[in-house]
Amino acid sequence: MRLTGEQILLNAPEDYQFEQALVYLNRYESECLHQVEGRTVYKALQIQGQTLLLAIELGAEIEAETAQGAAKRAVVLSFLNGRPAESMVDDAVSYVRDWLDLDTDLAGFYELSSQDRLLGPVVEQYRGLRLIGVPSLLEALCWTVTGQQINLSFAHTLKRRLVETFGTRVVQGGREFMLFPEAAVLAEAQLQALQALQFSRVKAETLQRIARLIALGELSKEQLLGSGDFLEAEAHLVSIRGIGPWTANYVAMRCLRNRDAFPLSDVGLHNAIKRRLNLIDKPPLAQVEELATAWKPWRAYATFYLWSTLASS
DNA sequence: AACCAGGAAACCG
DNA sequence: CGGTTTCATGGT
Repeated sequence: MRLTGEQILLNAPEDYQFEQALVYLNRYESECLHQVEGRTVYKALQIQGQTLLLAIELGAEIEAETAQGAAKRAVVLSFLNGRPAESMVDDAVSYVRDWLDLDTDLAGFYELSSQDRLLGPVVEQYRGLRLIGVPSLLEALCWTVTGQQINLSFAHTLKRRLVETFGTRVVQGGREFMLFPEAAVLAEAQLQALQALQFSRVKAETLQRIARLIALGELSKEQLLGSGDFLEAEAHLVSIRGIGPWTANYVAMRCLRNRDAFPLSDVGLHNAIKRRLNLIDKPPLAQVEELATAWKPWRAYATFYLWSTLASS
């Protein structure tokens, strides 16, 4: 981490392809929690009660500060509304590193995929892509519940309505930033208000339930990660009404950072497999499970890469 | 108009 | 316990 004025350089892994992240982040027009313009990602973060407006882009290759002198990639993080206090800078850096997954060594995944007939060509094509996370547990759970059994463009529409209704909007330099709602705000939201946004009754209830648990401190990322046992965390999530195995694994994948989480029933995954294998119908669950055994302990990454193949339909 | 969508719960033998 | 049906709501 190096400082230059209001910018910070984040070391990125050698294989990192920021372009791949841009493609993923820019897939949906109605996405509201970040914005891609050219080769820059804009995002607002709420850190220690303050709103930080960030611009993230790929930096020129820099000489490593170590004696090796090898060129290294860096991601440049800019603070658009003034440089915050040091502890906030640290939190922002941690957030971005987690969000973009800059600290995972993918050697094992690359090795495994090169031996896999289905995954091999996919990883070759998208190599350098990292699993974009959703660091906030509330946001991850709400997004995942929203996306249950509906098409993704509608899911994004619903998310936007949720954020516009209960979240916060910040404008800076003619650019609009949106912050996901606080748990306490969603916890107080009326079911009718959520249903008016076109959430189904059950989903409205689930969102409210999740927000209340988090607002009360009865559910947290720290708690889920605390035991160090992902199975335990998933079991806890599934015990919450409205959260099933797919949602628990999706959240484990994108928020808890379990590299082996696996949303077995995921329709997108099924379609990606179908297309890659030229199947007539979607593969039966047993076949999906069988294929995925070869992807352990990287099933989350395998799934994410397969999702990427769906973008160009 | 029918079928689908990055599911979950209730139900049933 | 494993398969089946219902629920819910917009997109294509």
